[in-house]
Amino acid sequence: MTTSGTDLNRLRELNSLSVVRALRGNPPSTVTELAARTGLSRPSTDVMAQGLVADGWATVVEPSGNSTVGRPARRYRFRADAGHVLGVDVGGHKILAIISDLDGTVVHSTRRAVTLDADPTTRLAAMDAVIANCLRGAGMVPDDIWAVTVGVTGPVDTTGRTTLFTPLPGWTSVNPAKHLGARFAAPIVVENDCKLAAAAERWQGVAQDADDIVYLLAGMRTGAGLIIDGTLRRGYGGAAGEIGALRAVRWLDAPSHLQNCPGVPDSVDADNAAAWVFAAAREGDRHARTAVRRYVRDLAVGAAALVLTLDPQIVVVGGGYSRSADILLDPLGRELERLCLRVPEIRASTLGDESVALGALRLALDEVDSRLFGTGLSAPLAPRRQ
Amino acid sequence: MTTSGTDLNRLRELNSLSVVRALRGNPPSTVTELAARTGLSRPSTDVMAQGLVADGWATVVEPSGNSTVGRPARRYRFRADAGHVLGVDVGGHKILAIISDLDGTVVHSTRRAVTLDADPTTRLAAMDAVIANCLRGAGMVPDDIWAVTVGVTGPVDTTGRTTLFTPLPGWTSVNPAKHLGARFAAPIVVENDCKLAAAAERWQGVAQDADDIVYLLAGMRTGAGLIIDGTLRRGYGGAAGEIGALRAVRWLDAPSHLQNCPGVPDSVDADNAAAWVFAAAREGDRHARTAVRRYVRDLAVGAAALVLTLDPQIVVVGGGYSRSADILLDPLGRELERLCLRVPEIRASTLGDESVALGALRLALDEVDSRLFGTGLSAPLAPRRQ
DNA sequence: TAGAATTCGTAAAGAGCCCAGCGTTATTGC
DNA sequence: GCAATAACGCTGGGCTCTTTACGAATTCTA
Repeated sequence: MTTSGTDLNRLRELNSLSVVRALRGNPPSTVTELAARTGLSRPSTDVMAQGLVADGWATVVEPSGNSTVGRPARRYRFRADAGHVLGVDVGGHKILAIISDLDGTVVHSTRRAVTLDADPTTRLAAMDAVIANCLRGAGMVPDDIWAVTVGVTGPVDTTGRTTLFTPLPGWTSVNPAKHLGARFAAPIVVENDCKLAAAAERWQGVAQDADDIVYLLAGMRTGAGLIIDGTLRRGYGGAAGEIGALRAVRWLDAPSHLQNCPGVPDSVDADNAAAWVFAAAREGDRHARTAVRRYVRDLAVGAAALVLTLDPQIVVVGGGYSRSADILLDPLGRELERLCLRVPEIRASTLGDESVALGALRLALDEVDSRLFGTGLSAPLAPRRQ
Repeated sequence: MTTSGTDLNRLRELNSLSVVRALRGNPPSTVTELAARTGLSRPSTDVMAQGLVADGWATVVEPSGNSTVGRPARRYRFRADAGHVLGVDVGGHKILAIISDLDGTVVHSTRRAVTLDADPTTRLAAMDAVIANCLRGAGMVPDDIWAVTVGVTGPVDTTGRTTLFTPLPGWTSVNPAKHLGARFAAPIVVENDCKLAAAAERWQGVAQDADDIVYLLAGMRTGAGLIIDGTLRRGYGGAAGEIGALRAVRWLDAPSHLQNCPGVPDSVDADNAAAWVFAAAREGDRHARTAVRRYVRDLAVGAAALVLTLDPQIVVVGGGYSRSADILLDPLGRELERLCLRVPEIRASTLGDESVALGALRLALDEVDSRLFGTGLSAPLAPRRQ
């Protein structure tokens, strides 16, 4: 254990990164503003900022017209477009790729429908096509991408595969990271979709103010993702949050209460049955209300286990059914009230079906950040694996 | 958000703390050794070490006889006895206080039996007496103590009370921190006993190599403590790990399988019934084996919920029944195999009934450390609350 | 329209810290 | 007693940050 001793070079590096932090996520800033944010003196801050410009991390914005009294200040802007990251959601029914810059601003996104029963080769080919289209749409080549994260269904083990379980046929033997490794030199991370959705909710969704979050995927599949102390938790084997595997927690069959609800017209296909049931329940339909009640009861058992285990600040309900949060949240709260010691606040996701891909972006950005703030920053260049 | 800018003072402080880290937990070290550990140059390291001696954090050990070739080196030793911390376990049947130095070396410990149904006043008086005796035995006064942690049964809320639930009669209205605040000026933390036991296992017990740990209290009460990513998790409201509150998890009644096992002789009192049953089960007694099987089955349901939620590396079984781990662990493993996706390693605690008090010590030491490494170190002085 | 006020940019001086290097000192081995 | 070894202690050099001061650019005000 080498207890990192710090010399002057490192000090300068730390302060440079400090200026980067003060620059990022803010509008173009004057040296005085940066100095206030970093706590450094104005001359030092200016030296750092000029160094960042020289390295390509920042640009100078010359004073504009709208000025107050005094000499107009030069402004520095973080070059969020110095690098980009790619987030991919390989779902059962769709594949969605999003490219963003280093600020997380979306540059381009591409999606494509796939069938749930598509074989792995087809699905991988579709993924490749979506990624290629997204790159083309953003006017980029693979080497412009600094980090890639792929969201898949099922728990992801340390090798990046879903060997334990996944609803996608034949997918357990697929290694998406290895597959993409042929095209991308950047680091590639594969992660479970529920976990990514949880990360997205904390980043841009309804849980930005919380550090302890249970995310519930309520849709044709049921799952969970956990954020504890502000960090996405994978578990030792990547299987954290898989409470649905407990037979007493009937998450596997929970959606069938909605899918098989009596009274659904033949004209409504399987994908829309749940939506029809929620609508009917709103109208007061007896069967629909019973189906919703049973669904919520099953959902709540697993949710209660998660809540009792972690005692989170917030439970976020996402997934396809969260569009009907208006008739889901109250009964869910009542069930948790019955089952738990302390009931956390329950909120409905608003990110829609992009949450997994957004979470993938967030993880890719985290990867970039950890390299930046870990090893120090030279000129902006796409990092390479190993 | 002030992005901490770093100036030279802070640099020196960081390096000084770096030397402290290199000094602590090691035998008296030469400057060359410290320089290697910290990565600093030898002259700088020496300056830091002499500064620590001047402040009272370290002492010089003059060269002894057993030397190798070359000029014998002066050695610096961390003054672990510069301060002390106090850990208290206020249990149902006993109260145990331990005082240790800053290295965690136990200086003195005192214990005293109490009855489960003792009223709060009696229990608090017993606690005061045990603490007073422990201080006297260590030759100290309250102001010598730098931090106090008290372990209690039941989930501890943010005010340091067990308002939600506790098996100790009348204890929900007690505020141990406030009570001790009259005597101690140092920071006082109150924490749940299972959580403290978990911390102890990672510190000095069987889980020193793991960062993700589920601790199971298996005894006359059943409970759990969680360590995730190396940190004890309290949950937003301090109720993490309270999976036993789920009625489907029959932790409350699980021990009764053992207590009420048919065939226990009248000569065996309630406290020893379980031990008798375990012994009988080892001998092959039919009723006893059934009782153990039922107990393990109930224990496993809650354990499985925790394991599926967190996917830990290790499950540690502690509490009074862990003395019979030889016939508990295998069936528990089989049950988890049946219920879980991935079964973690299961180990039996070896810390005995001191685990809660040891965990309390660990938390108190953490408190001291966070002040030390957070605010920087001046002369060693007992910190005061606020 | 000219000067005051304000704020920014930049240079120089000052202080602190770390490191490399070198001579000195204390011990062992021959 | 002398070489070899390893630690001690001092000095100079280089780097970084801060403070201070002064010139520059713009707005405000009389």
